[in-house]
Amino acid sequence: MPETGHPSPSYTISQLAAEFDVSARTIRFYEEKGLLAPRRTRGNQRLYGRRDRTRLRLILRGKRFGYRLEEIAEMIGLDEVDPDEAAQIRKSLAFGERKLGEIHERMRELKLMEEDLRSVAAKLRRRLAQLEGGAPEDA
Amino acid sequence: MPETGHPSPSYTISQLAAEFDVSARTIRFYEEKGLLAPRRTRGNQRLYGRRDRTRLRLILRGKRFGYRLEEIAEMIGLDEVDPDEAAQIRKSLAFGERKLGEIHERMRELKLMEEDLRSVAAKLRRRLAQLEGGAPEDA
DNA sequence: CCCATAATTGACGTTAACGTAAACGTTAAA
DNA sequence: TTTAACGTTTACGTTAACGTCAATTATGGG
Repeated sequence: MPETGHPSPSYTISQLAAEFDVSARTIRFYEEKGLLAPRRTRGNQRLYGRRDRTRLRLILRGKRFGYRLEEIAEMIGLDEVDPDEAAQIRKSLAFGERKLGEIHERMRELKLMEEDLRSVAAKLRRRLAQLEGGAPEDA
Repeated sequence: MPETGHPSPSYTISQLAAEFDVSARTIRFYEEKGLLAPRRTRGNQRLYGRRDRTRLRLILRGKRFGYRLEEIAEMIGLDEVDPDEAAQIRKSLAFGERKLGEIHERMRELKLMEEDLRSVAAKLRRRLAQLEGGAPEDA
């Protein structure tokens, strides 16, 4: 069995909290909801490894797209699946397909939002030019 | 003064609700929060026009990206701005720039999520092939 | 060993975004 | 004109996602 040589870095809760700019409470809350499962020190303090950190990143990323924690849990495959059950795997694959569809839809929508913002900005700039040109403040 | 010829279509609350698959309560709620301002019939019932409908679409789009209603209000420029105040317009423009930045960041993240989903799916498919090939059920 | 930080659990509080129910007015079709 | 379906306001309820104590324990440097 090959040794990796990398003992997997570990983080305290406040280190992770600082890195991702969330509160420690938030991170504990995600654990309550079954989204994280860090190891503990003998003193019972949470110890987060590389996987936990990655997972937290995914959670926060999902949140930024308006997914609820419950959905996020599904997306990272935490409902997991007796590995014996091929049917379950097929179900997960179907789920993934749907999510991919949603993602593409989101991409389209982002482009629309971008256009919207640009046109609003253009309108504002015209208004601004008008104000500055037409009525030059009191300079 | 030119007539458009298009009298602007109008919708009842339940028509909009059905079209966008939200409840009427939700639409009224958006109005409470100052995000919509439909006209009324003489009977005091809400009557939504083209603009209202567009705005609702924008609101729901924003929501799908995890923006709160308050932020959405800003984004569609509802904090508006004494049209006399060039400074306010500049502020709005700066706000728009930030939002555009966020949108680009979101696009990057969407691509990352897509990759994540694809790699999870690939893993599942390998597992599935293994299950089906290695232990062919009981067929 | 001591003390300042940092962490833990538990409990209750808060906020956004609606849901739900009641009591009543409006509309449109028969 | 009646009446079923639709809409209105008011008010209270609910849920997700944390915030905020408080009381207790762990950790690490001097």
